[in-house]
Amino acid sequence: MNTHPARGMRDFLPEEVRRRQWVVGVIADVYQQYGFEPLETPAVENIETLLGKYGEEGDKLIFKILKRGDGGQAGQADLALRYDLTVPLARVVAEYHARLPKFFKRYQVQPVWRADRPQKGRFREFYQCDADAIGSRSMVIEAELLGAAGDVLERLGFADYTLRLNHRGVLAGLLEAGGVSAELQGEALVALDKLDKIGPDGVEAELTSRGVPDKGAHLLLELFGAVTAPGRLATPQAAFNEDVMARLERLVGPARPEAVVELRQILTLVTPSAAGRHVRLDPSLARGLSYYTGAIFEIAVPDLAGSLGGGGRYDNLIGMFLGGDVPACGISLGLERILVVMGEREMFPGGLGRAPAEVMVTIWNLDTVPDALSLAAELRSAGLRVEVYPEADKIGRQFKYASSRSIPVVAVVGDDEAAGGLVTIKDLDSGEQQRVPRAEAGDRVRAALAGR
RNA sequence: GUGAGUGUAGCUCAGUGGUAGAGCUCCGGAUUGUGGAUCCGGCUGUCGCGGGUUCGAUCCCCGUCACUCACCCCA
Repeated sequence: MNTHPARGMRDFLPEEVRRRQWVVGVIADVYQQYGFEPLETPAVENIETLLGKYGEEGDKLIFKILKRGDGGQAGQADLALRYDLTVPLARVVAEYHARLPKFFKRYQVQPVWRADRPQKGRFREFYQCDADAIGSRSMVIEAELLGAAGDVLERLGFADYTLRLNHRGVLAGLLEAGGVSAELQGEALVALDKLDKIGPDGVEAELTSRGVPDKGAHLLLELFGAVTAPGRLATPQAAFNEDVMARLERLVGPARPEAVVELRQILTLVTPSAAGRHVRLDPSLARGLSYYTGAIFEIAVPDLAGSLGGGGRYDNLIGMFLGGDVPACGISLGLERILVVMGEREMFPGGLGRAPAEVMVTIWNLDTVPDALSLAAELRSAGLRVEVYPEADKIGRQFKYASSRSIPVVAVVGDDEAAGGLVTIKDLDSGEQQRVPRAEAGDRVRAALAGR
């Protein structure tokens, strides 16, 4: 019998659960500091809710749930596991818009599922940590979302992250300037997105193979080459952004004034936050999901090919459920991506490896089991985390177990102690032990713990 | 969906066309009221699965499955 979890799925043993909970706690705390409220939605959605929202690639990766009976055998599905947290949010907003505040700001930390092939930092079940704001077209939203993401990363201990920033309107303007026809723009974006990975020559080859005319490909690379020239990493962030901004205003400003203005606003508004030092304009950032309409962002660290998170503005998505245009913008942090990098860099604080209990009560013999349990209850009342050794093994074995579990203190009530109303408290680190009246046991344990 | 690499004890991994190995873990003892360190002893395997070649396959060949990595795309 194969006991591995299903492909791309994972079990989390206690140590790992503690790490995950710690990171999730930091994220939720920061989101709340920015005024986001919690939301949860079902793992399963009606399949038509999801289809057609993510683009062709996305649709293929949706985990479908087959119908019961003959329909299922024919491969029909009417339900699917959610692919992200953004589309379910759009559904929720459409369903409850009358009850929700004018500016609905929600955060959501739940698993999503993708029928992808697993890889480093990529799983078929993974947690997204999203924050989204519905109802405002102001770039205050973008700046606050970038600010929150920056705060999260700072608090987790990242110093070398980049918040890549671009705008779908700017991309469209660039493509028009490059003479790329409307039907080829999607192809061109996929190629341009690889600029930092395969370089200008690679992109040119890719553009050509995707049918973009040589002339257009050349022009595009000229535009992009200017903003991705060697040495750009050494340029101070603000100066770099100013340089890119100036080029965009000249090249794209006339055709797409709003997009360029929005980018400049975001840069200005994000300046006071920690994120301000990490935002970098990147005209080659495209992002694959089809629902983005305005600003787009992606969080990058040098030691991971994929991103730690991403997001952007999607002013048309909610309208697909509700009709009309409801402005919306959000960001998503990938929990396991963050954990993979933090694990490799050993960034977790020491306190996470804590023992399952502060004190272990031994069992002297079968007759004293009730007494051991009462002692445990007394210690718990004193506010301690207490484990009771479950069997009347040799006392040495019980000590060995406590030691192997890193439990720092052991309490023993043997025949001698019971006769005098005493408890032996032993500090396993120092090896010191002391017999004390039972009423003082809790204080004695605390004293031992305090010495650590 | 495409490509590559790896599958041997609970874990990490050696190994050879001729009866299966080490370290760690685990269990017992030295120690019948005291753990870590040390010493002594002990358990553990369909060599991923199926087929082929061979007198004989864990080893060579084919297939298959699983895992890992890369591509695509993404968090």
